[in-house]
Amino acid sequence: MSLDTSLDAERLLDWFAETARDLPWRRPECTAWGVLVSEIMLQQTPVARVEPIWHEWLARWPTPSAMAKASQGDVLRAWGKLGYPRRALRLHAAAQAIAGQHGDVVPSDVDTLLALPGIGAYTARAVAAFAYGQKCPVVDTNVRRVVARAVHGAGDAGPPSTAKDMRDVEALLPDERAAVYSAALMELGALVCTARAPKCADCPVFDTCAWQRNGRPAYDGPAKAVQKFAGTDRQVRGLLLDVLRGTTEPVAKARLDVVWSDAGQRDRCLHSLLTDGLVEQTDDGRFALPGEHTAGETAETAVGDPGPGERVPGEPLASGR
DNA sequence: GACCCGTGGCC
DNA sequence: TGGCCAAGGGT
Repeated sequence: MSLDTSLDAERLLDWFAETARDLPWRRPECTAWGVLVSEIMLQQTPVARVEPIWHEWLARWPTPSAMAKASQGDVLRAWGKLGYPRRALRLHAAAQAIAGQHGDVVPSDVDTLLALPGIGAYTARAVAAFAYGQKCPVVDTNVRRVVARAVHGAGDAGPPSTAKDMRDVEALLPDERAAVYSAALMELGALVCTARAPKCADCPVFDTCAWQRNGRPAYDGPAKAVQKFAGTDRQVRGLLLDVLRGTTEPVAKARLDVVWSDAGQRDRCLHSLLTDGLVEQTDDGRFALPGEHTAGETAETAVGDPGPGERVPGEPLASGR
């Protein structure tokens, strides 16, 4: 039984049954691995961009052990432009851990999930709930906003506070069908109780919503920091990686130099990509996605100022692709 | 807790 | 046009 009737379980479950999107990772035949892949891809990335890639991934790598055998470069290429490619590397590492240490079965225990790379407080509980039907607080940005409004009567959620957010949601979870309720809470935030222009006329809990009762006050918390993108290292790293995604053969540094005019920033970004393991340098000084062209150890050699001694081969003759 | 990490679509 | 937003995680 939920203690707070502002998000009544019966209403929410009924609404969810009627209007929930038919997403592939919600289908009964979807494996726990499919759920895990979806949750990683959906981190900070909209459903519409994830769906086609998710289908490709599950067809190509239907189990953790299947993905574990793939190279990092293949995984990064398949990730495409979903963004935050470190997620792909961590998912690949998680697949190897699951294949090697968990009998190729995605763990169902929250603490075991938390120990895997790329799986944090949200994703661990999302997998436990959506793949294994467990009752545990699944708190994402949608849920935080729904609770802030419907329960606390605020215009929006304040800064995240994992412990408090989870306590809030824990108190709402019904004993029966808690996992479906968790999905419904997220769906409500995604489709109705949206950040901008919420569709309150379509809301199943409109008449018990504390925000309505409060006269729909505006958000009064601290301003949310909006990240810049244009001109940042994130943009430059993305441009560099995009070159390497488009080739199978390692590329000369000159091929990377053309994507950004500021040489200092360019080299800093290339170096950080090497440090992050998203790029590797071959023995002849060219650059490639990791795990495909490095027979020996990967030298994280200087990529800074083109000094006299640096090996910088000319443009590949066949700039195929 | 602050800051960093991609990418694209929408109003 | 550009700020804002999108199922976060790691350091």
